[in-house]
Amino acid sequence: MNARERLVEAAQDLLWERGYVGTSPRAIQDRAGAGQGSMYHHFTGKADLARTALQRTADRERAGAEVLLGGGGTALDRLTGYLRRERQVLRGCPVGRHAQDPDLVADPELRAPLETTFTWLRGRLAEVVAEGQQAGELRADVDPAAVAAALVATVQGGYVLARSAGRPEPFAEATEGAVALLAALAR
Amino acid sequence: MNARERLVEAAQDLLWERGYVGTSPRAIQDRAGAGQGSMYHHFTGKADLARTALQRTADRERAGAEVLLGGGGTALDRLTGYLRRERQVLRGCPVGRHAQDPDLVADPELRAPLETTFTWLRGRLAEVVAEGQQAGELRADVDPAAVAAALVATVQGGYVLARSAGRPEPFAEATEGAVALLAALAR
DNA sequence: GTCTATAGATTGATAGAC
DNA sequence: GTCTATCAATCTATAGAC
Repeated sequence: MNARERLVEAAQDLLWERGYVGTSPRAIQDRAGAGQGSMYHHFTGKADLARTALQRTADRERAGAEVLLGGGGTALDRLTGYLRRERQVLRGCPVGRHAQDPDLVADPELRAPLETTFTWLRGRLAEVVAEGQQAGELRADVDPAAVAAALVATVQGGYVLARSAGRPEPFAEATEGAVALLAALAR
Repeated sequence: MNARERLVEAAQDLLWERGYVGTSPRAIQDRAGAGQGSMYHHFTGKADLARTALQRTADRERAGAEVLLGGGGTALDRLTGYLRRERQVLRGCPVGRHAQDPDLVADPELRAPLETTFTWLRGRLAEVVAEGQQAGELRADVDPAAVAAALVATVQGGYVLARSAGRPEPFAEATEGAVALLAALAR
């Protein structure tokens, strides 16, 4: 693998683990086995490399979610599948974790992967909720977009609860609560 | 106000805005109008001051939530009130925002205010859900603790969605979705 | 209790050889 | 394309005067 590629992957790992402020160019170079000159040859600086890495992480997450949401099963099955999907809970969400970083959200180019990912995800889940309503699986008197936003937020907030507790259980408790609430929409 | 107090309040502000890694002792001193010597006289270092500030922020949030949850109204009213409570959405949650900081969660003393706050909050909301079930307002066939975790997570995740979007609306959409799901438990 | 001076390490970036 | 050397600024903390 070439140096550029190693730099992007090292940046993806470190951004997930340490965030944008917590990740130094030096640390990325060390993990990638590349020198200063190499990094500044391929990228204009830290922000440029971070943007590339973040975009790639966002694309990966989106593709992974689409496999679930566009797969087989009833709408309720797919929504439940999204909530119960296996995740590395204590590592946090590789996309959503950056929402708290003031420098990252202040830069439109760095925030773009976050905005795109969650706008798409909310819209995609809303489609599935609407499908469920049309199929008569779910009550039709709720706003699909609002329910979708609540489900995405439950997952993102689940990471917050688990990391705050230092253990993964609160994440599962939150998503199971969402599954139960969703089931009430089906009765 | 004395220097110690000014340092704690300056640290509370900066930790909320910039997080732990993003806040330097120097920046706290500047905002507090205190010198290096003053800060290191009252606190052993950055972590000690941050712990004090974070604990105070957590106590304030808990007291604010208890006013709502222990107030009047039906259980459903109080749960809805928690979800719809006015918040400074784009600033993020002053407690939950720290869950993504690897240095903070790695230090048990710094993580303690987060763990305590959310453990209490989940438990307190679970009590209200259980009250609602006993009063016949809410269906009794769901786990109160799971529903409570889902509601807290919706709020925490709502911050993530709003900050990722650069606008507050996704927060309100998520909490309204949770309100709608909760209403389905009442029918 | 508060100040200034100082310290060693790290940050993010540039220069220039090869 | 990659390396080493260097840079000014900042980080967190300590020392010691007052």
